[in-house]
Amino acid sequence: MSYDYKNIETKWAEAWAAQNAFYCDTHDFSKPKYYVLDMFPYPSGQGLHVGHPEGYTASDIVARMKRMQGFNVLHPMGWDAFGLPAEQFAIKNNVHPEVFTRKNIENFKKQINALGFSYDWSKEVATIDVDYYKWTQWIFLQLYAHDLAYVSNIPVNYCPELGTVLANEEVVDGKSEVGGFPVIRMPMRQWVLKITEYADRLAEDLDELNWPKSTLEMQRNWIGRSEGVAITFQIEDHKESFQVFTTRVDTLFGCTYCCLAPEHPLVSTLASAEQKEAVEAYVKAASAKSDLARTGTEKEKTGVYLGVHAINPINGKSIPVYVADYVLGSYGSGAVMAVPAHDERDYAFAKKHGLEMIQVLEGDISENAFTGDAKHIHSDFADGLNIADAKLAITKKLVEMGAGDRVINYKLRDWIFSRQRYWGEPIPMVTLEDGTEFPIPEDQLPITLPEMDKYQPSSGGKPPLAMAPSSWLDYVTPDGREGTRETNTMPQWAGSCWYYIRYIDPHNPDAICDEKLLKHWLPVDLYIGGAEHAVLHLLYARFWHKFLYDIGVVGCKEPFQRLFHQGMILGENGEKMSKSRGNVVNPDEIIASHGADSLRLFEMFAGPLNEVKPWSTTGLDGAHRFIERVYRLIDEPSFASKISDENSKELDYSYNFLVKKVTADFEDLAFNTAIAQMMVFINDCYKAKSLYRPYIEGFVQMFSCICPFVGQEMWARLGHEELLTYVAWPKCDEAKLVKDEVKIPVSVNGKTRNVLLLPADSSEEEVKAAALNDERVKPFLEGKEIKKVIYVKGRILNIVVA
RNA sequence: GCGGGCGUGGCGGAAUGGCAGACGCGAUAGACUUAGGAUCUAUUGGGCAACCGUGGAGGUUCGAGUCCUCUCGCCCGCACCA
Repeated sequence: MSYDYKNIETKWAEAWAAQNAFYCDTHDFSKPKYYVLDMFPYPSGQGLHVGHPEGYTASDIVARMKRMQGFNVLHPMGWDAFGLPAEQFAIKNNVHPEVFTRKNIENFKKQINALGFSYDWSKEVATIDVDYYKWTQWIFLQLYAHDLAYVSNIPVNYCPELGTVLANEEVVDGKSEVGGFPVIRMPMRQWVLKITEYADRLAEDLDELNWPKSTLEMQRNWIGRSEGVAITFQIEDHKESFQVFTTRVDTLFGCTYCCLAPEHPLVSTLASAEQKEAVEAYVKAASAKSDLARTGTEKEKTGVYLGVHAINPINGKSIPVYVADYVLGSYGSGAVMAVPAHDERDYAFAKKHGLEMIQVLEGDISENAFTGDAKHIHSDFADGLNIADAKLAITKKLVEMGAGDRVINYKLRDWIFSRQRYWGEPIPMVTLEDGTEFPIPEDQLPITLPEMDKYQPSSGGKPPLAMAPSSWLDYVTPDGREGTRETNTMPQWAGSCWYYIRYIDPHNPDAICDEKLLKHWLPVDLYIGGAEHAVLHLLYARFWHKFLYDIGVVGCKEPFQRLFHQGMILGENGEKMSKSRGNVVNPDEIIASHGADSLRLFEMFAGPLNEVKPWSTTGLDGAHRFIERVYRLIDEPSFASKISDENSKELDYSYNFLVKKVTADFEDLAFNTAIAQMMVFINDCYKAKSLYRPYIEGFVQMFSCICPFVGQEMWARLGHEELLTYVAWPKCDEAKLVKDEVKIPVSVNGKTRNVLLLPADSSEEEVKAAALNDERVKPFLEGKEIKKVIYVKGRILNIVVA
């Protein structure tokens, strides 16, 4: 019998399902808990791609190890099931999006089970389940009750093609992240969540997390905390004043003009009679431009003089005020003080408009603005100071004068939370006849989606639900007031903001999760998923978690203690997998041709988990070969007969080193090196005269974390009836790692000349003597003066000669 | 431009400051075979050698792929955030 992966995989998949092998009793607190979570997938019509099993295999290996190590392991899977593709499919084919989505979920689940992941399916959740989104709506009501959800008529990113509004995070280069359609700015009525209220904590608490550095940085950049000074500029001969924000208050003496953003509320008020026409034309043109057309460092710096001057509070200098679209209305106060000598943008603008420049730091400004640190000049009391000291001095002065104060600004904007879509959670709000908002009482949740004939939004941004039957739209409050239900739905991010909470207690009808369970199981110990969620999902989820912490629902400040991103798997040609490139690998085909275990092994062995790595057909063959090589050890009589209960000395070191290495590497998610060591052990087994049964069993056990089907099969063939799930993890016998003899490389001036095999307990003197008398070392010492001998115990001996 | 990451054989990749290239892929030779795209054995960074080799140039150190400075190249984010 050779390695019959098809039968083996079918057999054990059935056995696991029949025995409910991976059930986690979350109420059992007798063992330490371990919560290992995958980012749940959007169940697309395409099914799994080879990228999915990469992260899932990694988390599965850890889950399997932790169970064997005596942890109560929660390892759930679910579905991020609201989403645009299902809605678009529904529009096209005129079927309910849920029908399409449920079918995809079924397919995904089948594929996932074929890969042997040890999920506890009793914890399965889908964001489209009524029992689930009831609680998504509940959280929204709590946010509303705590003044963190509000309606705004702000200009939003509207995508005509998709017929919906998008969050800033969903717009990339002026196009929709999904589909790549153009996005325009227009004011619309939207629900917005006050994520900015949490900006400081979202930034600060990043320090406590075991997350990839790059992701921490991306979140910090996105939040964009920046400390500076807000300064008030009085308009000359006018009652109005405006505020600017600067991080370079030290350059205030070099300010020669100010700029307001076109959106700034004072622009039309301040414009002089002569300039009014030109200013209004400019503002109109600017607002018609998309963000993409306006922003970009290389864009020409245009602007128009308002016809008024302002007073620089630090020196009383009269300076012109401009409107310019290089100033963003959405950041700071929408106005800046311009210091052309020391800011590149101001420099470009001043050159173009022939404006005055005052240099206030020593440096060359003949070609470009000088932005480095130097001594201040032309700055009165700040002369001679560097940037940091000048900032302190000038800020102090401004505060004394009442003309400025320290402030902290964030790039983070509030989260536009409504979508003009059908296939999302209805927002549990009502607009009463008098125009006021009315939150639907909790006991009336869930607000389910109505059945509809059509799912597309109407032109002009009216959501599909606006066309719902009046039986759905009309609402009467418990005290008899009439109103209309909110017809916007929530964005897809809503459901994924808290699914890790629901997994713990997924069928609880009374709360989002039992309180005691929540406190026990959170935070998630290990979270694995793609780096594409570094900002969006992970920031929103942290925001909701912090809110739930504030209202006493969860007991910890952060949801995901340790985060890891699996790297992308490229096509065999090193390019991103895509249909158009024709390099897409389908996991179903690999399972059919090589088996799920081979696919898992290959993906884990291909390289470090976090790196981008190309697919390799020969590498997959290699993985398959290794499994066969392992399998033969148990399956082929000539090898199997070598397995005995008598200790086989030959493998003592190899095995115990393996246990140590695999245990540590699995913990570090360094699966490629763990597998390399397994290969070394198997090579040693092939060389060994006899195989000590406990070593073979220990190996099979560790191997089964990576290749669970064939691992369990071998376990059974070794005479065990039980599943491997809770068999105690192998232990490393440190005593067996101590060698009688050690290899000591001897180098002369850093170049290795020989390697000596010496008793492990050799003293420094003995090692030195052996080295100095060594025939292969001697020639390099002849006629030279030995200046120094460095001995690092058990590692190396270096002789320094002149 | 700013931030983060990475440059090691023909390829994927190993190396707590201590024998660079573990392990695998590929390749070469041989064995067993009717056969071999199965399996096993051996070899496999370059060079005849001394030696030379971790993108390049310096530096620290007894000793550097690893630490420091500069530089080149690639990948990923952000990008007029004042």
